[in-house]
Amino acid sequence: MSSSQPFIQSSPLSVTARRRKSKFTFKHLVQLSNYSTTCALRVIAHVDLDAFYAQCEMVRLGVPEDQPLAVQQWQSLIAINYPARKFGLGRHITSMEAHKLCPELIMQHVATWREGDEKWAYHEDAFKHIATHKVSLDPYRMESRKIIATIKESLPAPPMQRVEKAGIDEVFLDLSAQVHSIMLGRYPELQEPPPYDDPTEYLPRPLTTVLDWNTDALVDLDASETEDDYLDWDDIAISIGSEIVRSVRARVREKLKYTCSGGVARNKMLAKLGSAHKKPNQQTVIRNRAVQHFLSGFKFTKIRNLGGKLGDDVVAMFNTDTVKDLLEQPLDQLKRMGDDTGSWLYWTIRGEDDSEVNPRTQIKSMLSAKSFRPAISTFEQGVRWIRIFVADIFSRCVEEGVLENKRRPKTINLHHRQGAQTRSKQSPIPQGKMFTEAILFDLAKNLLAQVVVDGRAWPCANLSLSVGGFEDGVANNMGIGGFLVRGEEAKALLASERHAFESHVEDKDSQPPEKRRKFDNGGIQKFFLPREISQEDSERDHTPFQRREDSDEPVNSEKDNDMSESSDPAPLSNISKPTICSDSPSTPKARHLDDDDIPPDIPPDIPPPSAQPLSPSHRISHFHQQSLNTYLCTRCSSNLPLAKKVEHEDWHFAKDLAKDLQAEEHGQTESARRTPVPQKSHSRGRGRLVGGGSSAVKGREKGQRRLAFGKG
DNA sequence: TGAGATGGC
DNA sequence: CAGCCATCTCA
Repeated sequence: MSSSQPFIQSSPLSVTARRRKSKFTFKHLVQLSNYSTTCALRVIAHVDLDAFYAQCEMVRLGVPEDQPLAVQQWQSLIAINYPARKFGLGRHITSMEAHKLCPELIMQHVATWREGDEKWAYHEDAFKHIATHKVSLDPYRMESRKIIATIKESLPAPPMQRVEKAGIDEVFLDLSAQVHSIMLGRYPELQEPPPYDDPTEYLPRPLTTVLDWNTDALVDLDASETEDDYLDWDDIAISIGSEIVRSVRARVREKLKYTCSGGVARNKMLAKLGSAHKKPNQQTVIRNRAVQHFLSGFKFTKIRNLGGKLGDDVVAMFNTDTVKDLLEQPLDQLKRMGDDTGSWLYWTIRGEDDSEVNPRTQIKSMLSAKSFRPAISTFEQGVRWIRIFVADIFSRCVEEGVLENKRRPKTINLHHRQGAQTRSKQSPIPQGKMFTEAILFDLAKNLLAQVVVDGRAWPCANLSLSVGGFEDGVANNMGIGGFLVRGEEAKALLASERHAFESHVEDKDSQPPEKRRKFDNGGIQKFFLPREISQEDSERDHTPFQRREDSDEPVNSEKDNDMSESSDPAPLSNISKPTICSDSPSTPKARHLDDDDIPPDIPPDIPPPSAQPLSPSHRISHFHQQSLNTYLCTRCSSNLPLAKKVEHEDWHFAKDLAKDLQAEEHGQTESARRTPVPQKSHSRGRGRLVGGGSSAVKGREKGQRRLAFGKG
């Protein structure tokens, strides 16, 4: 791509030099190297893929770059590439309208899941199957993963690389440490110790009078600045940052054929505005001396966190939507929005944002959802969609490598919407058991039953299933305990491995490979990876899950083309409605589970290390017969006949009660032990947005936002 | 922890 | 829009 010609021309004889010293000190230089969020030399980049979904399809289909293309989801277009935008195609356009404006437009429908399939696929005329399919964004997630990997490859190893995945098609990069290192190489004078060893001493001025900004879109300077004003180290730093971003983008382009846009500035807010400023395939640099001019030309509703309700409230309060006008409001006026929000706003429109780049590229939760048109109206319909959600989520867990990583979700959550009413239920995922699709299904089905029980649930317009509580990296709160529940296994783990395990805080993929391989094959993995999804198996058979076997059932005998009007996957026979009340007389029992074999205090069903995997046929019957007719206790992980549910829960209740009474005798009730620690925000500097909930809005004045601040 | 909500893409 | 993902608050 772009030639890497030297972009800085040194001029040793800077005849125009006025100041002998830089504005910046040796301390700033140190801050630059350690990612201080308040560092005046900080360099942050935002990289944003151009019309991402559309590019994915262009790459996948191998269509020419100038071919207009849009990505279709049912009747609407969710991504439109730049060639197509020349025809006036914008957001909120239907496929019909688009075709009229641009007859040669390729409209590629997203991939979809169909019940019983072991994988999503690109189906012919998928838009006709809105009633029976659910969309899959997996192809885009996978491309996103490749792109992030490529970006990481083109940067130094961590910790000098800091990459935050901010969305499926965007990342933030904190380039500070890398820029620091490059600066010291190019300007050896910066390596000298400060005079008198005083870090507050000012740096020498750079002996550079011209920066070659290459093809970067430089935004105009503030009125108070002039083009021939002297360069300082912030200019140097940011131009090095720009050069890094250019090389990152070039690498993504060469290797994966994707174009993206970039923004380089002193913080995330500005970098993000920058990347959106000139698209596609360009990058924008906002020098510190250009910030005020750049920003005051914007509507503040374009600024991150001001695009929604908060922005609307500000507009309503101050009767303007421009940064320029809002700059005239003094701090105490802005504080009419709330103290914290006002301060945050005050500094934000002045270009200040000390939010950090969170070195995280792995997701913390995943969700599978579907809106029903028309609404669905029976429990059985709900269960069938849940089967699809579970298949989707489980396969994504595997694709993500969560099992290999020892990352597994802790909670499962089901959301339900009926008109304006939304309800949700969640429960923990038993950590003592293997993580299997069957367990997920059990839990999800139970959650749906709970939602149905309290409150009328039908007709239901939307269902979604999510799993969450994934920790970043292996250690964190999960540590060993999340997986090792018995002493034997804990001992089996070498001390050295345990150390690496626990100290592993960042992403798996940002770690040096040697450190990682230890977990990949050694230690605890073999005890907890179900045999059917171990690496050998997944190489041999790409669909080792119950899914395939499911479709042996009469369930899917009527395969395709269920074009019924209802939002319903293919009919599923043989499902007995699991009632949440165990006293239902119609509740069948699991065949090979004898009630008397299961005492109320059954221990968690943990496979011993040497346990042989169930035979495939055993697995099938296990899944099918237990899944609908049994109850999986989230307290003790035991799988019980549904008829035992109430009895079992009573037993837990009694046991808890006994424990509480015992504790009370020692002056320690459950509630007394809980010392309420006020959730202090750990923001520093001028503060950052930490809120998102609505309940707090009600608590305060309408429209206020929760912002947390350190010292002003 | 569970439930409800917001913001942003 | 629909289908995501992240984060926060309050009990």
